[in-house]
Amino acid sequence: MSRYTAAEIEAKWQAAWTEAGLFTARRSADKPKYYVLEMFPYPSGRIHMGHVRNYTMGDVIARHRIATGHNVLHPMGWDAFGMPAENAAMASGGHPKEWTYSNIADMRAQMKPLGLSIDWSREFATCDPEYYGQQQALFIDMLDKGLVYRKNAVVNWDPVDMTVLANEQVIDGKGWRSGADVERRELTQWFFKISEYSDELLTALDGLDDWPAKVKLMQANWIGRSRGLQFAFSLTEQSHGFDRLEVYTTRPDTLLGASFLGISPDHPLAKALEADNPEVAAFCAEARRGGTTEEALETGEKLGFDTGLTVRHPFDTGRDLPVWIANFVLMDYGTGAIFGCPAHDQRDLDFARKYGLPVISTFAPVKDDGSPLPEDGGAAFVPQKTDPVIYIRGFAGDTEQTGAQAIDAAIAFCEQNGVGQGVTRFRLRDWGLSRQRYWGCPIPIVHCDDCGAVPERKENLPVRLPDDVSFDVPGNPLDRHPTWRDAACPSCGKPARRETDTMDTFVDSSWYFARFTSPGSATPTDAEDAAYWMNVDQYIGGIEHAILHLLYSRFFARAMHATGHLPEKAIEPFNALFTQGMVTHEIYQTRDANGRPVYHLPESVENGALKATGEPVEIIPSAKMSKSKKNVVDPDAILAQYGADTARWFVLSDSPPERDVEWTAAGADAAHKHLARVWRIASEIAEAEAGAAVPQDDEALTRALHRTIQDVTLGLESFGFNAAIAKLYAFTSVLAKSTAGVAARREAALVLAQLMAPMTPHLSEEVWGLLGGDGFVTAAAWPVAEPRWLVEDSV
RNA sequence: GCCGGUGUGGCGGAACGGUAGACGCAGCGGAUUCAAAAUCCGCCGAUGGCAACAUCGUGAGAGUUCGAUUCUCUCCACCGGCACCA
Repeated sequence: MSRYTAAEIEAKWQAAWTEAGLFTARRSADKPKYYVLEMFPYPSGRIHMGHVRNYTMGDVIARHRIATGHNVLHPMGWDAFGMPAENAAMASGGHPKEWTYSNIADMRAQMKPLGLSIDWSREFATCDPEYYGQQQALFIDMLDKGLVYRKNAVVNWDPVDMTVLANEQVIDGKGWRSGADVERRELTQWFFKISEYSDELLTALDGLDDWPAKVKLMQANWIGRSRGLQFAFSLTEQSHGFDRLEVYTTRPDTLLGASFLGISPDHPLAKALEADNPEVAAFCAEARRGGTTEEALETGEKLGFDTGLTVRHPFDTGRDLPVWIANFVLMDYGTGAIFGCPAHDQRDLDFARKYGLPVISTFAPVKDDGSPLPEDGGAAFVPQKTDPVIYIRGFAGDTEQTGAQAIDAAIAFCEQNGVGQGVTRFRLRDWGLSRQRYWGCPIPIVHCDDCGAVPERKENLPVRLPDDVSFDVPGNPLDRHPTWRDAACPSCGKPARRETDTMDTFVDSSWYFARFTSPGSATPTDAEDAAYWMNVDQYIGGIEHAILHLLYSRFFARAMHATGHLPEKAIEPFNALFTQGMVTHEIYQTRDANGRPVYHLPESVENGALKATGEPVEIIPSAKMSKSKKNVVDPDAILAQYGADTARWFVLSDSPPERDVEWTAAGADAAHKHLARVWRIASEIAEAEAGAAVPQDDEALTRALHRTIQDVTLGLESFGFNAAIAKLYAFTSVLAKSTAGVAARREAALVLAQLMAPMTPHLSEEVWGLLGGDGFVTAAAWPVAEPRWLVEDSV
């Protein structure tokens, strides 16, 4: 009896599958189609165990669907534009294109030995001109449909390097290279009008039955529909042509508690004041310091400047409210102006205390007859919309009502009295797609002095990136290129200038799933292919994409339908979504002479000490694998040591797929031992003499077998991979100990190979062949549990 | 700061309103072996007890329920996202 040698088996079966064309997807009327997609990787250069886990899960689904008679599409590509390629070029002088394509080649070579059921004939990278040219065509179609426009937006500006920084490049409010204080600066940028679909993107979440509830909730909160009151405060004295300030509030029930007005430093009135008042200008400059992230704005120190202007309260006519410029008021949301109600909003209360503004309560808690005013240093009283409260200063009498009722009453009262109107607003902002970088899809626009911003003619697409660029100075090389900007105006033919901004890489990943249905098509999609293959039946990826990538893709699917590139059924492109956890590993650390941590790779550590020197290491609990902490295992090394089946089996077996899994050498050893055991059991059965005179108990084995078919099938269909594998462990033990006849054990081992095949396809093919199974196990029909064997005969 | 999630033996986890700890790892004991590797069998939450068994036990605290790991609330810790990382 030979031993289980993964390396030989795996190479053999991978070649056999490829030769048989088992995974090449073609349209077919014979079988139901099934489209499985894992979020495509960024070509960083090496695959990591997280990729292995992600693609293994997709592969299990794909192979199970093949076995249940589906026509499966399971493609792979590369999300290939982005900053790391430019950073590499800056650091080591190469070219982003060469860096990227070389990484793709390396990663493809690492992925193929995993034995994934991928249709490699559909592979593409988003930096292929054939892909981004179609993306430019899509952009132009969306522009025609009014889904693209230009407006000003703020970016992180590094005043020393004179360049725009990504949020990632702003460390503690300073530029990552220059160390200079970052400023917020306005630029004219292109936007997708995703807000046009706010309501629909929100409402349609209800129909996504096979999406995780948490993802739908996060998206709903992100879109953030709110009902509120928009109205104007009149300025007591006109200033710079302003006689009123428009305000939006979601809590009009607290209007009688208003004690000040806050406007954004980017509000037109603030800008007008800034122009002729150096003090205001100094304040606004201070307020514009720091990065643009919501986190930086929310957690930064609240700063205010009293403009000296006042407004009249629309109802409480005895009071005028001061107008402050406040750095926490966002120009992007609402009207860029708010009224502050310190008694019932913590942020407003902090601000009021800092600047000595009045605190005016409008209601008291029902169950508390003490003072409704916050005590010195106490928190603001912020009732939930569902809490019953009594308003002592309200619009609907002083009876007990919930906040929600009071808000409705306040809007109605204000509308009746001609003060503003109830409006529905969304938190969702339009999607700014302009990036001042080289390694992205060029925005296909030409700027003409006479005609303005004109889209390039489609016959001139793709607008290709030039190869001759340098990265020796900060900023966008396209801006500095001697000739690339020169273009003829597509409208009037006069000399004009190309747009040098490129697209956000999120654009690239917002429609790749549609492109996979016809990757060679001369239009973004092919109507027949899109109609046949869409939607993605199962999408799998990290929870970190729960909001942006998935929301943008849902928007793009709608935009592609509006521009005739996708059928209506595809406006929700992902029927089912699964978000998987990370692969983690312990961190091994020693200290250098200065007490600074030094990290060590897992393979250099044995029994809690360095292999080389015997020095003991400090073990830090498991964390996401990262190169800087050196807590990484290289899939290449794992595959060389154990083979793909062991790696696949282990990443699925040890944790539920939605949770993090810790990679441990012991766990991988155990997985490998188990596969060797299955091999051994199958070999013994294959060599056993039929009809040997042993006591036979076929029924118990058959009963266990059908129970296992049932449990494993249900497990695979519900992402219960770890539980399904536990059942397979248990059944393997039953089979090993079984006293059933050879025929029954052979049958059971064949079915075991089938049940394991989605996880360990190579081993299963080998066992299948050994026991005389017909054809490929990969192509064999999935076993079905017979109900009569599932009935428990004892309780 | 805001939004979302997670927390069960020494470890990964199972059960998800009804015997907590399936399955795996580690550990312990045994078989096989000249010996070892490999393999096979058994034990394995804590405390007390020779044992039968008893008590406690699912991050902390409260609540709903005949019954809570599971549902609700508050808190703590950690993780993901916060619109230019991908």
